[in-house]
Amino acid sequence: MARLPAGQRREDYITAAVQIIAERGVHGATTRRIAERAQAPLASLHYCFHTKEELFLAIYDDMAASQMRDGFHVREGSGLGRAAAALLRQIAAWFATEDVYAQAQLELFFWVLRQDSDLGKQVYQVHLDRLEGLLRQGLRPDDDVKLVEVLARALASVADGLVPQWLTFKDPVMRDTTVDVIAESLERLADAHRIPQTTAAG
Amino acid sequence: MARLPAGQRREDYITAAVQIIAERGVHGATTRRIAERAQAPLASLHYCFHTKEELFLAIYDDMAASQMRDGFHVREGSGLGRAAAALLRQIAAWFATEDVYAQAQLELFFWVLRQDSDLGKQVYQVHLDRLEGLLRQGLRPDDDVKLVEVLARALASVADGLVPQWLTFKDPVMRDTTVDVIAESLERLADAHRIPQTTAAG
Amino acid sequence: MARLPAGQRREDYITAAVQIIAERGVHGATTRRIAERAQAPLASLHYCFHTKEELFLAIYDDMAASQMRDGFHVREGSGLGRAAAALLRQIAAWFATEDVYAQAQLELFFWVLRQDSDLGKQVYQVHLDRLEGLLRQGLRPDDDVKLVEVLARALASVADGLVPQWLTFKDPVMRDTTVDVIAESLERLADAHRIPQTTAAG
Amino acid sequence: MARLPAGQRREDYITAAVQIIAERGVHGATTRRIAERAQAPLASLHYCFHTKEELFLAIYDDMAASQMRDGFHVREGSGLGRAAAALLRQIAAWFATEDVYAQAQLELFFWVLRQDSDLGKQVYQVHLDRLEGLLRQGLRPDDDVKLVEVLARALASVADGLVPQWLTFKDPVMRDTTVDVIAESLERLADAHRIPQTTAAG
DNA sequence: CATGAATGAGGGTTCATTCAT
DNA sequence: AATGAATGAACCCTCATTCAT
Repeated sequence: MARLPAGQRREDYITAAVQIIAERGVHGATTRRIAERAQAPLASLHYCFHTKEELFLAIYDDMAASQMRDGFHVREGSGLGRAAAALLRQIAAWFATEDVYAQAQLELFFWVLRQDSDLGKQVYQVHLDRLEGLLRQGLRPDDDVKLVEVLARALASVADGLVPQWLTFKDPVMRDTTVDVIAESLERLADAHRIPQTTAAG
Repeated sequence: MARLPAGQRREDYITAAVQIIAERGVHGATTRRIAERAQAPLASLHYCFHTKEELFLAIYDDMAASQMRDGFHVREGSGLGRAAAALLRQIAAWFATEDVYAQAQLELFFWVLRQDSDLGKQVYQVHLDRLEGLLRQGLRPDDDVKLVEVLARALASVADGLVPQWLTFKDPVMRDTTVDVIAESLERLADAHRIPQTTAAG
Repeated sequence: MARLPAGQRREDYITAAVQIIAERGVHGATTRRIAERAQAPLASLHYCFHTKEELFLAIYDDMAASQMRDGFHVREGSGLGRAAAALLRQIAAWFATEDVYAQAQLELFFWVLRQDSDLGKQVYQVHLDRLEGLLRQGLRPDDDVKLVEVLARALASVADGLVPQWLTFKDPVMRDTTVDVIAESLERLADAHRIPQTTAAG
Repeated sequence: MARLPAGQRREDYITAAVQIIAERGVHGATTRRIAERAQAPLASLHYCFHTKEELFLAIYDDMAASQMRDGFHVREGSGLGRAAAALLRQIAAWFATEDVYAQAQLELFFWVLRQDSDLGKQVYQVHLDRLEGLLRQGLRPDDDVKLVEVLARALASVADGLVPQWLTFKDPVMRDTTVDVIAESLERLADAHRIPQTTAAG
């Protein structure tokens, strides 16, 4: 087995772990299977991560980085409602292509929550902050700023909830119609909460 | 340990299994721990269910029955939007009190999906049908019937997605505001899709 | 592999463990090797003893029982010195035939001492008490009773110290001469501490 | 980690190994722990000694040198019995201050014996020769020279046997009384074996 | 029928060692 | 020559399951 530097190996293990978790669940994600999938030695896994727990935790750092790359975006000043709707559609599209990843993420999150509930909070909060930031980019003057935080939470929830449904039916039409109805709902809500602007003219 | 007929034991094992899964995840739900929690012999577990897999699958039959009992309800003719909003609030309230159960359900669902994706579909569909039925009770003449199915799916998604958020922060205010914003969104959507009725008078 | 009751297995494991410890030291006494030597399943070892530590500790109970059987003895009223000398010779003879056992016992004792120093004290004290009891049987009226306890400790020390020497040279002459000189020494000491008895006659 | 020549490292590893063996037994003396204690690279350990076995064997060379330094001594012409008694007391005193070292030595000796029984003999014999030499210094004209060898063996045994007792109870009074009784015994023996000298006058 | 007792297979981890520089 | 990095083999233990009664 070729001797490879730990830096390179780390990513292989993480990728392999995500795959295995998606395929067989956290339960079925054994170190041996992960190593085998990564085509790397079992001992090196512990050299890179020391502990299986550490590997699983490391996946989150990787996810954070990769999500930055995935580049969800919001058009500046498109309006809060539109921004929320657009984001939801982007997230849903990402799920469709990376469903394996999405499932692993959700299962792992439950695992993290049980290992260290504080870390769970932290991880979730990072996610929320990111969504908030994106939503804020879409703000228009007459949008209700107080909605941003709640909408971020709503988006996070809705997104998580889409995962099981998509994984179950793998039906694009079903997914799109579900997403559309929620997207439209959020958009309408935001629009309804517009704050009437006093015009300069008298 | 009292010798009991297998029939009576089954429920004890199922109850114990749900508890253990909730506490320690599917990963930590070992037959030994389940048997211990059920205060029943380990061998009898295999006598009742033959396999651990079978036990886990059996939980779903039990859940179906118990959810019927949980009695979510919709006021007749309250309107589709109101019905959806009301249902979401009921589900969220149920989560708050039975969060352990809800987490177990979601984790187990991923497990089922991997064991037998067809069963996963079936289980999810039963869930959707139930939600549809409830929504239909709220229908008013001017509601758009075509919305019922999608709304059911939206509800199912949103509900699943609330579980991780609630389990993470266990913050009632956070939960309520998130729920409120989604509930209001769905209500607005349904209202917006009202079909203008031609009155009989002319 | 034939299914055998745990009771029988326990002794097999203990016997095997003692052999392996003697052959390869506490370090080399792995559960696999012990199970293999016992011609019994590895899992059953943990069924019988739960832990390797427990197995090692169990050896002491077995030793206590077997030493009772080995029946060191002291002739009543033979005199304290003679008793000590006789005991030392018996112990030395036992070492010669059961040297494997003796070495294992000593190595294990160091192990016990590190695991649980209180248990170490207890184990050693039991040993001392047994030697004291035997010495006391040999007491004659003019023996110094205060010597019994110290002599027991001296005997215990000397006996332990004979093990490495015997194991190293396995030379019966060497052993016997070493034993003789110590035996005679102790005998002389006890004799020298005789308490002059006042005779009835005047 | 500073790059040091192998020659200098050797002693650090040996010192560290002895410490670790004393603290955790031969079993717990892993190369990693030894290297860590020596504050030296793990790979260098194998560069210096090639094998863990070689390191352990090297300890004996070091011990031989260090024991010479410990400087047990016997007053010239003090008499064989006195010399034996004095030596025993010195050895016991050394144990008390260096008990950790003494335990390591004894455990390691068993280990050596298993690896290479011839080396074990050699090591023990060196020890005996040294004791003999010391005893011989105490000889008086009327001492029985034939006793020297056997007394050396008795001393070696007794000394080894004191180690477990001291480590178990760490009770100075206990140790001193045990030592005293043995010391006195040996002294009495030697005295009893004095050879009556024919005086020149007649 | 129901269960205490027993086990093959596999779990995560750590070991002494070797490679590559 | 000396060492950070990497690994095959083996560690102890627990798993779901089956046997024997």
